[in-house]
Amino acid sequence: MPELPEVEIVRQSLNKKIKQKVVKKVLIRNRNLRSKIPINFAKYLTGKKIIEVKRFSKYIIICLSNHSYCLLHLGMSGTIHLVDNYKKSIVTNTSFYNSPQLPKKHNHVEIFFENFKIVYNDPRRFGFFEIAEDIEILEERFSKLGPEPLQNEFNLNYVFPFFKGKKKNIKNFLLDQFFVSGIGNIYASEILFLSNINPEKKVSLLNKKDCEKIILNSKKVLIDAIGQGGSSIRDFKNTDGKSGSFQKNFKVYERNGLKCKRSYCKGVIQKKKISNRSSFFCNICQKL
DNA sequence: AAGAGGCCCTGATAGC
DNA sequence: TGCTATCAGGGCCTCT
Repeated sequence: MPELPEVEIVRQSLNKKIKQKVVKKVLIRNRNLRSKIPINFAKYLTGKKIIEVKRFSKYIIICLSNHSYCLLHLGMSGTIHLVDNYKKSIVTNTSFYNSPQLPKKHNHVEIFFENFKIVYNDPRRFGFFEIAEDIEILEERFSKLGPEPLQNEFNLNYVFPFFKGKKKNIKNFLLDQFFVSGIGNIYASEILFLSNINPEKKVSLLNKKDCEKIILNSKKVLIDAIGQGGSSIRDFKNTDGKSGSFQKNFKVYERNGLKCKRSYCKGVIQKKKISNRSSFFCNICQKL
């Protein structure tokens, strides 16, 4: 589900709604997410003010008033819903994500504020919450992850030497969060199409020009997607109940069997499993 | 020791 | 209607 752009849209929605608000109560209905929600989680959050909601890669970082942090990862199917006037049990149609109605099942965590609550829903339970008690612990948590594509550190001086002597293909590297963090399965295919590079190309065979294209297109695809409110596959909606629209710009994802979108290209989009994940590419302009 | 593969989980959809 | 198989936007662990 959510890659960096979708997580960023959720972050923006969340920040607008809970910044400077105080947590009144936390209700945990199911601790068994990808990692178990810590036993003191509810107690820890209660009474704290939300300073700001930040993001790194696909992680939402809720900054708390005592200089600690609550991390949230949405996994594959995590969504956040806003319920206004919870005392009257009115569900507004302003969900951060997914359907305008609060789902009936899998509402694992509820965080209550003065006049509303946010509800974390996650059918597959691949998402998780964590507490980082100070900035050092937070930085340590992210220290092994690569830079985001949008950061200046993601440049030719980083990428080109990184690939030297490596045997993996480029698609797998784009999904490898230790190399670059925030790109997922959809945008990886899109980035490689824009770069005219076959997903199975071994990175050691990429020249500087190829690397440059991958760097620039990574930034471009993510920025464009954020600008369009993310990609609304499976009913993604933002805080105003509006859908993102970047899926209309998909050049290859889920377009297998269709004609290549480059007007001069006679190619057909292929779908192929690479390391057990679907990859989409044009058989002509992304020839291996 | 880099890299491939399996696994965590539920739900939607396709095919019989 | 109901079974089974496959697939889904992620990340971590294990095995080689």
